Amino acid sequence: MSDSGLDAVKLDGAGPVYDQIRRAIRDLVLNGTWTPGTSVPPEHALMERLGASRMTVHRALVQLAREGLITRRRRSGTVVASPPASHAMLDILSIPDEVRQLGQDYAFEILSRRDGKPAAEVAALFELKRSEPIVHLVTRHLSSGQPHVLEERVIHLATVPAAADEPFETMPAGDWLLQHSLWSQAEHALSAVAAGAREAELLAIGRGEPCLLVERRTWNQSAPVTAVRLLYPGGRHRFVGRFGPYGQV
Amino acid sequence: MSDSGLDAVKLDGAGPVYDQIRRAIRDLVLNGTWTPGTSVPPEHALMERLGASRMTVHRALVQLAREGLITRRRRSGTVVASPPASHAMLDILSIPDEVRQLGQDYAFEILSRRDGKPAAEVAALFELKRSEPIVHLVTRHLSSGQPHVLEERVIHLATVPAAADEPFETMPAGDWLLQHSLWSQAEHALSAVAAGAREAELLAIGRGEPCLLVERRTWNQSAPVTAVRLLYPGGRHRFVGRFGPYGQV
DNA sequence: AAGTGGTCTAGACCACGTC
DNA sequence: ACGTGGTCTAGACCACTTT
Repeated sequence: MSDSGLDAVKLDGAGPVYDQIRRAIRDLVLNGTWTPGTSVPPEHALMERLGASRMTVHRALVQLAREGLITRRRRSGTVVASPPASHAMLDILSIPDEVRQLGQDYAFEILSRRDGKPAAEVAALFELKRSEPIVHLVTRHLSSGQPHVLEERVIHLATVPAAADEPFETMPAGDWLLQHSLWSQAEHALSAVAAGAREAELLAIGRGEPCLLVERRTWNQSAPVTAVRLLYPGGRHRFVGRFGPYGQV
Repeated sequence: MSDSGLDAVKLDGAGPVYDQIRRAIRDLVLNGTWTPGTSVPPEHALMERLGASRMTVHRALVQLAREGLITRRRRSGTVVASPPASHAMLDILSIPDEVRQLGQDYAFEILSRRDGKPAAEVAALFELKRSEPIVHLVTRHLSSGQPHVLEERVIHLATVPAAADEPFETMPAGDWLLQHSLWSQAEHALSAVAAGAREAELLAIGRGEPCLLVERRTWNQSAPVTAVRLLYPGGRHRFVGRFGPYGQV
């Protein structure tokens, strides 16, 4: 390579040039070739390399910046952005951050961990194949010593092999995954459920009390990354989002 | 006026020209001057009228199209779009549509209606001023005869005066508002609550059973339009959304 | 001072859909 | 055929930030 990854940008000839450029760079970010903090070549370099005018290159970069994949500043240039720690609408939120934003102390404890092929009830709960190796974790998050949310999670080892060697002692699995894996798509479901006996005990609430159940599954380019069920005591938690009729505000 | 509303487009001199054009047209749509279906002048007309280059006008229109406020097609031109009937992430969804999508018959009944200044408990629940005239409605939505969701709503008469004369017999208030009012911003909150005695009876569930409470407040240009509390029996309802780390998919 | 992105122009050609 | 939007160019000047 002659320079900082310029050669990695390759167009596929399909569709408008600005969109080819956008997709080429987006793919370099999503497949991990350009990690967060990596400098993106300046417009004039891309322009020469790709034989496009500056406006066309600019258009691609502006769109990527709007999508949040890159950050642009005059003089200092364009860099690959860090994935957002929280999602404006509904979490993909770091639970430590969530607790600390409420002004409370954060702590967590891993209640159980099992690696390997999932037990039948875990496979059913998360719609897994029995043969698929995973890490299965149950974590309790604490807010100033009080139970905040109960987390049950599976991590797909085929997609995130490094999870097998990670003890998850310094940070909960969700935060570790934000730093050590990529995701391109997520699905959320929200529902209200009554706390079961064990859940009630772990959350220090009464059995049958309403809880908000957040289920999230995450993929990177169609490979499953993780799936998590978060059980919040209903009386104490609300999820708030703001947007306009045509999208987020 | 000499032509189809061209004269209504006025720039304010603040910031980039493309953004002035975007805001000028956006405001004409949001304040109802240009209603859905209205033709937006073609690029060359705006270009002459505003003394900007076609690229600059184009840039403003492309952004408005991306935001969903206008629809553009070659040859036939640009028209003001109809507001989306549902929001991809979390409702602003027509409840009749929601029920019918599940393959069920839809019906609704208005359990109570009161016009005028709010009672103390209503004002408290929706954070209203006691002096503000509203319509207060309690509606039960039915799915094939079974209770589907309980809705309690206030409509701000200062913003939507026509609501005073509307009996809401042919369609529920939410759908009527989608057709007869504009909104530019909404706030949602989700939580899990236990059904109270009266709520449980109206929803045909047990008292204390978990319910998903969706609270939504809607504004148009900072004027409050409506606020609604939707109580869904928890066991039967989930809200699902899909998106990527950088926005909706 | 210099390098980066932000905006804007005046033109060109093309693609598409309606007439 | 024609009018619309979609893309693209080659250049220009400006604004900001770091050196």
